Amino acid sequence: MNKPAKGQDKGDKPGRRRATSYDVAELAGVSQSAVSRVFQDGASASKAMRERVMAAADKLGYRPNAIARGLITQRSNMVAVVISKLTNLYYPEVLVQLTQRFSEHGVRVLLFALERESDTATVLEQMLQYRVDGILTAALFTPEQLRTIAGAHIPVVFYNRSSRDQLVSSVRCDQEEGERWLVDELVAAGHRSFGIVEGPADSVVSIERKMGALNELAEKGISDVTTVSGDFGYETGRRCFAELVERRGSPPDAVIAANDVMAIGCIDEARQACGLQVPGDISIVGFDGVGPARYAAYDVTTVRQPVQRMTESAASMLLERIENPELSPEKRAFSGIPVRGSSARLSADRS
Amino acid sequence: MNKPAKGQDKGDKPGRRRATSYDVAELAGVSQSAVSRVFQDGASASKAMRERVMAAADKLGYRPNAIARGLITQRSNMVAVVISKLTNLYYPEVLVQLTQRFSEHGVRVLLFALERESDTATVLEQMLQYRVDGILTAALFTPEQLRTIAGAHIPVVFYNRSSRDQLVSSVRCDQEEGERWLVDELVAAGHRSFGIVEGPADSVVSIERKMGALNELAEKGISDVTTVSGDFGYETGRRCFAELVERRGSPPDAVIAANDVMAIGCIDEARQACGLQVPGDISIVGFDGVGPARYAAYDVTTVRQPVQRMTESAASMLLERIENPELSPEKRAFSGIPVRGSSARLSADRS
DNA sequence: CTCCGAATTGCATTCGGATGCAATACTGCC
DNA sequence: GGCAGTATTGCATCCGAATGCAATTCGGAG
Repeated sequence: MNKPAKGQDKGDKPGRRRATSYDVAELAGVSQSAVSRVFQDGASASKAMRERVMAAADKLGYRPNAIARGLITQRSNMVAVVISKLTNLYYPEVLVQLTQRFSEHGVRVLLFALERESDTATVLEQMLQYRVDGILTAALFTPEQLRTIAGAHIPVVFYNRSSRDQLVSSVRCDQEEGERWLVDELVAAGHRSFGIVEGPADSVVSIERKMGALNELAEKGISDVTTVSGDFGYETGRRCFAELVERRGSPPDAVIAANDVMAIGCIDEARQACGLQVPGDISIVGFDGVGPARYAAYDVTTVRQPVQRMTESAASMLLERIENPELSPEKRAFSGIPVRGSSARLSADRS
Repeated sequence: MNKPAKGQDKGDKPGRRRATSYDVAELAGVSQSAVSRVFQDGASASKAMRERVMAAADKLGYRPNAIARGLITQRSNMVAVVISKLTNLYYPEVLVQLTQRFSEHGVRVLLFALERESDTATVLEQMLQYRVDGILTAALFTPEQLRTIAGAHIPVVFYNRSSRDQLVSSVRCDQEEGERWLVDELVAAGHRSFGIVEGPADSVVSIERKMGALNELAEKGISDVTTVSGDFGYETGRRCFAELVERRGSPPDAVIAANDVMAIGCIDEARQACGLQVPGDISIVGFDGVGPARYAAYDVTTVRQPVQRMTESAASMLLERIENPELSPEKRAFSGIPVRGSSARLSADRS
């Protein structure tokens, strides 16, 4: 027992099972309840008790079983975070930040990654089985699924997906507003013909961005607009630009891409295949403000999402609703941060 | 209590609690054991039984409680996935793929994101409390922590972190081999003076890459090598290149960066600040094979990690060890895939 | 030294599903 | 129709911690 055979049992009982609160109780000569109380926050326990129990506990390498605790307290202290395919370079950052926020509040993250944004059914089943305390999702659920979730009294917060019609909480970046800024700048710079490269058809974000741009263009009285659609990826961005040129016969004055990655694809295609100067011959703008958008070769003019504030907001909204289930749904929209890169010739100044 | 106030209970009992197997049993007029069996795979239950139970189950919206199940079966069906700060663009892909692999096998992912790679202590505590069935980590643990994990009989697989000395399983990309290829190509192309831009000092991957490059350079009899260190980020890449030039007085023939993102930083700095042609005046190579490395403006010569195969391998290694705890540790190293971009002038052909 | 209220501690029960064992219901076969 | 053999089903118990309630201890005041 105390002869280090291979050096890998320093404090562990040679026995199989992990130590339980009963084991600790026995060793410390107290009741199981006492052990349980020592490992809680607001529980009453004398200093002496605390010490005896702690001593026994770490002699046995005891750790409270979160599973058992979850069963009795009806709180798993886990939230589900749902992401769909991250073709969008921008999610990883979000994911890490969210995880850290939750972690700070003693909440664990159960991660679900969807192949397609429509694979929500099985994922929902899993979340429910694991009795997550809340759901933070970057994928949409059907109204029926939402009803199921509501029936289980699980708070949900949508991330950059607002079901306009549904009564749910959400945190999002105001896509329309951002697009309006982009359009205004481009128009002010004298551009009159536009190309719009939209993202995947099933992406709400993409649709919002497209509509935002189209509406603002219409408002500015600009009708020379060609739209092509892609999937948020680089290669597609290139193909979209080529298609744009082909369909129009010549490049437009400016291209508004659904995100930065596609904008970069457009820039490359414009330069390589069409021999255009960007900026100069054409202005190309994106959305998101991801890392590569800042690379010198592109320096994309874009609208950066305030990721930090958004994740903080999302996490706290969810946590609040876990604590207080009666809170009514709330939608928060954050303004994106305009980034004047060099991929577009913008008006000098007029914030 | 049973007058649908707002119309949001369509099949749900108006009561508070979620349905349990007892509720289902009662409604179906059978025993709780029967319900339990119907919801298992290899359990024996007659067709009639199955139907009655299922009918009752979905009338009540019953879902087995994974927490309770985990308590009795001693299997949480959750694995912990630990990632550290993802300044590396390459992780997100890994994360999603891993999650999907596990998901296919009915295993959930509990995500832990470290601020610094050294914050493993609290994270470890959490993992143990949640009784995860296995750990897949991209961060290192101390020998003592590993002993604790081993004591709890939890299998661990390291991802791109091999503790050479420790007896643990790991999946990695052979960094040295990749660097050797890069060096060979550069030398064959006639380059004789080198700059090495390494990553963060606490990154095993970075160290392996640097050593791989240095060893091969030494073997080739090349001694004109300057090393500067950064942190895997773009901005740092730029600063590193500047520092390199400053320290040497002039740019080297070639730069070997610790990863693609830094290589891109170097390329931008070389072009913008030094007015160099890349390739032409200087060759710059990276590692990883991330998306931006393929962007036309950079087209980085690099070694691509076979992410798909690596994640599959890692997931199955871990799952196997969960099923069969007696399996001995295993280290798998995958060869990277050489990618001849245009950021370096390489020899024509000699695979 | 005694008594009262507050703080500790222990007892017993609970959470929801899994499973060994015994009882019962079928199946096929002679 | 009867019987052995197998497939179903139910009973009782268990997993590990939390907690209401009662018993006990402790502290301080009079």
